[in-house]
Amino acid sequence: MRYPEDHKAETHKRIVAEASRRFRGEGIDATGLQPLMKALGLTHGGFYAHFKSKDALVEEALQAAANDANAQWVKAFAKEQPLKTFFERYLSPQHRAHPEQGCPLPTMSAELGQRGNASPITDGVLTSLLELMEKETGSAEQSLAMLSTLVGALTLSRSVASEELSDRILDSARQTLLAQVEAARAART
Amino acid sequence: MRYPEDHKAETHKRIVAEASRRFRGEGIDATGLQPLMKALGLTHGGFYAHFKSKDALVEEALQAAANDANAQWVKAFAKEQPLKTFFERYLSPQHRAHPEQGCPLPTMSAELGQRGNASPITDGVLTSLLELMEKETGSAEQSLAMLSTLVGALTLSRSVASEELSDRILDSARQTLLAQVEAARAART
DNA sequence: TGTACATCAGTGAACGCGCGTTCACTGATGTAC
DNA sequence: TGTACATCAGTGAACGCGCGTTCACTGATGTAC
Repeated sequence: MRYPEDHKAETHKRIVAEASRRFRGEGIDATGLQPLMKALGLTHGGFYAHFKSKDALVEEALQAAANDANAQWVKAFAKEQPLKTFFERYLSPQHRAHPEQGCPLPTMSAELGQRGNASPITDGVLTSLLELMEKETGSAEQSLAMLSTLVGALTLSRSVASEELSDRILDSARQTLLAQVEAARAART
Repeated sequence: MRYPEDHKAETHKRIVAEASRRFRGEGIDATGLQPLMKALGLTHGGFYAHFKSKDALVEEALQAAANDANAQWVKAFAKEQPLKTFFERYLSPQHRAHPEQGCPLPTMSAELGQRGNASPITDGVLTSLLELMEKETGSAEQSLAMLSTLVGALTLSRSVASEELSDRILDSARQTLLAQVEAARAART
């Protein structure tokens, strides 16, 4: 069965996209290659024609997840109040409810750190987010701390059982971040 | 082989303690019961005389980890500048290097959230930390945002490959948190 | 124009492995008579 | 005091299962003659 010229590249992309979703939604370890391939209408044997190993897929999927998520943030930064819009989207109930479509840092970074394969890709994901923020805050260090708050808040909001507490986590982070931006702006003038 | 009266309770505690360390260090899914029991000089068959299931152990181990870690923070809060001491310990390279002895939130909460068994215990762990901080900051909402920053910063610092970036994450979080405390104190007077 | 062959994305059975869990058993000690 | 029995924490083989990975194969198409 011959396929169109870009068929294999297309399949490759489909695998990466699906993996990127599943890794974020269920976790890396919890995502099996067999179910993943089956969900795409493929058999698991073909996987190794596309990737050297599961770890290789993890790298590609993490990168894809970052690109995916960052496209959303870039849109947020195109608005009138970029930081406010960004914080609101990042800390929204929608983002909380759909880890599989969101930022890979809250979902994948802990597991990547524990696996021992802390790849430079995580650094890249973090740095690209940082650069977006730095343009607005003017401070790399402040942006870095803000990113910690964003990631921590989203992670915690997803792990508590009480919805009320979960909402409070998101709200308090948003308020504190906005106050920080405001304070920095006031200090500058 | 009869054992001293409290022998079984002792073994139970030893299993919980070891699990609490491993879950934090390697992750819940990545921790096998067989290796765990073997490390304690026991056979895996005996496990079910102590726990209904691995999930039951997870609950007990999470609670134990929280008690364990909180004891450290209470000591930090006994100092002259409680919040400063707390932030410094939480964001220290030592804490970063030893997840298995540290706060369970950065290591376990993401996985617990993904597993779908977001137990109320996470809420308890978070709340007890919150109460410690609230006494000093006077604001539950500010404390909650600070906790997000702490958890996010530690998680990210453990997942990046560059040590320099990792240090910057911890430093920026510490500085920002201290500045927040200072600003709140200034506003109050 | 028709036939033989090469290509190669995808197939699906099989590999060894470690997982969580079950269960019939062991054997040292305490108790009963 | 001595013997038979009950207790019960821990043993270790076995269960089915899904994992990541390997590999001989398929079969539709393009190319060569």
